[in-house]
Amino acid sequence: MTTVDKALSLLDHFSNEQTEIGLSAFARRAGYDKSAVLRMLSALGRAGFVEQDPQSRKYRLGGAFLRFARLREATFPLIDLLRPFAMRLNEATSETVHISHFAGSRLSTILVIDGPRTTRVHVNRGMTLPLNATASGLCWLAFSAPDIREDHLSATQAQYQEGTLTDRASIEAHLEGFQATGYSLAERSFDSDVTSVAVPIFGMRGEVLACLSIAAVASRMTPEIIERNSQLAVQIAVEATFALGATPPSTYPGATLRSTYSGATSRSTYSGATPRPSSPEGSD
Amino acid sequence: MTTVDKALSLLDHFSNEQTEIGLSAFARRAGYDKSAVLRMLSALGRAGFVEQDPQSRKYRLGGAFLRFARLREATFPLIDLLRPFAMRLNEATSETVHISHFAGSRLSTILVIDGPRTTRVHVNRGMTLPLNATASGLCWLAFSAPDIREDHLSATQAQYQEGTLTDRASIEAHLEGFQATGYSLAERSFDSDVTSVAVPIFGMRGEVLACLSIAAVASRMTPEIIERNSQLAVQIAVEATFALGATPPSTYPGATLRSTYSGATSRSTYSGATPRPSSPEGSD
DNA sequence: CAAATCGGTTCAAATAGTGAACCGACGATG
DNA sequence: CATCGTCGGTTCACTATTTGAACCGATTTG
Repeated sequence: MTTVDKALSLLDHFSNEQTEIGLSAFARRAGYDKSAVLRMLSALGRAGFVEQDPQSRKYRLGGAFLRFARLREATFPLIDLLRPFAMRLNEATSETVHISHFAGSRLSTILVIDGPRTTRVHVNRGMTLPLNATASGLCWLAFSAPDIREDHLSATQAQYQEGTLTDRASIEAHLEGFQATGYSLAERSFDSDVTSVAVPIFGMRGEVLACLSIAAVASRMTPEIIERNSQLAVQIAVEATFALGATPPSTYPGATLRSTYSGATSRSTYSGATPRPSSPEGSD
Repeated sequence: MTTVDKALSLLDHFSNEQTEIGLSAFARRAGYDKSAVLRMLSALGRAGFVEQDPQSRKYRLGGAFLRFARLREATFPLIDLLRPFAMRLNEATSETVHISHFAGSRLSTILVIDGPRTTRVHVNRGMTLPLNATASGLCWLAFSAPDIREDHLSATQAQYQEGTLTDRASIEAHLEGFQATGYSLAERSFDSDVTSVAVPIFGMRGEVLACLSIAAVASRMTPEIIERNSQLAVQIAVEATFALGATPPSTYPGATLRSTYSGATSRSTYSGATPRPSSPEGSD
């Protein structure tokens, strides 16, 4: 593990619950020496990745992320590309739909489209999702490569509700079922009133780029509606995968849905696909 | 300069024009050894800050920024807080208004509100602004602490238009004028058809947190209109500074405008002041 | 098909990171 | 009001990590 790894791992200690952390607390939580943490935080601060509250001297995430996030979306407009698909699923199901994305060893929600109904599930954008307790997390596990899945299955799993899957054996059993049907299901396992379904959107390497999920009030999700909604979701996710220039793995149950698709040749790279018109930038 | 500094500085080589960079090109541009760059990029990749195009093997910004940017806005909702002020200025002037923010040694646009007129200036969100050629950049220089200003004045300044300020002496002369009036002015200095005015929004340390700027078609900006618009901008920027729980430095010309303000005691920290439940900004 | 360039690897030498001890400041607690 | 614990931050001998020239096989170029 390089020093850079350690420095960047510090950022993972920030969350919606822990938005500010002091030096000593950081050193304790991360398990590094205080002086080392200070040096790394200073470096992160110089780059704008953290900043200090002038009063409390605690550290928080810095403003540089605003710039880089925008640059990232300009480079690879994942949210923009996927939004119309999420909207279609939202309209077809009348339920809250969200898309989550795995990066930096966290699965987090990047787009939420609320349902039109008076009772609807509220999903926080930016929230980190537990892999074992949400449909999105289980979807990501089910359709990721075995070695990646292994890394995350070996970690301990938190229990949120009675029905939350926590032991490895039963998680794996469910994952196999999801692989067979093409979608994952989490009934009252993270929130006691919510039942979710999630489907994978694949990237060009065959990896799960994002998960498209329906989060519904549990009482509405009868087996028939779950079946109908998940079929819609699979269909839309496959189209989204193609829209990204990728193809679902042949093992994916929905893979045949649009195997006749002939657009977007495999040669097109991301960069070639969307070179922005430009505007003079002070680049070095 | 620590290894972490070097690793993070690699990210600065990405821009709207350079969205993907190969290993060797990186090493050349950054001036580090190839093996060192590879190790640093690998670490950045592990954290999700860069990723590789599977075909070309080139590197681009990673998906982790989506998560962190959202967390940052949840921690410190700068954009959400400043948006209403930008909108007021937009309505009062009928011109394109934008807000820029300095982080990680770049000034970049974080919010744009287009004017209602048929001819209006288009500002790219996320764009990095040259300090010497834009009203925002000059505003930031003028109202930042002398040592910070010094760091950026000593760098070479690019010329964009005939009237762009490039030599240090004339930049400093203009800055003094801006300090006296409370706003900066850039007439046809970055774009030949654009005249901009910018005012500083201060943070709790007295630093320039953001610049509020009006970008107008140059031919519309008569001296009278410039004067009127900049007074509006100063007024609104001072209110925004107070809204952030800060006070403008006593040296700032607009500082007296709301010195009677009695809300938001100086003890309130950012975190305590506005824990938003709401939706920060992604990429709309 | 030779020359150049690409991404990536290796390993001895050099440099940068580490962490125990320490500092002054602050806030509780007796 | 003295004591204790903790805070953010500094120091420096020790040591582990980073460095970079040389090298590799695979592509690309002339």
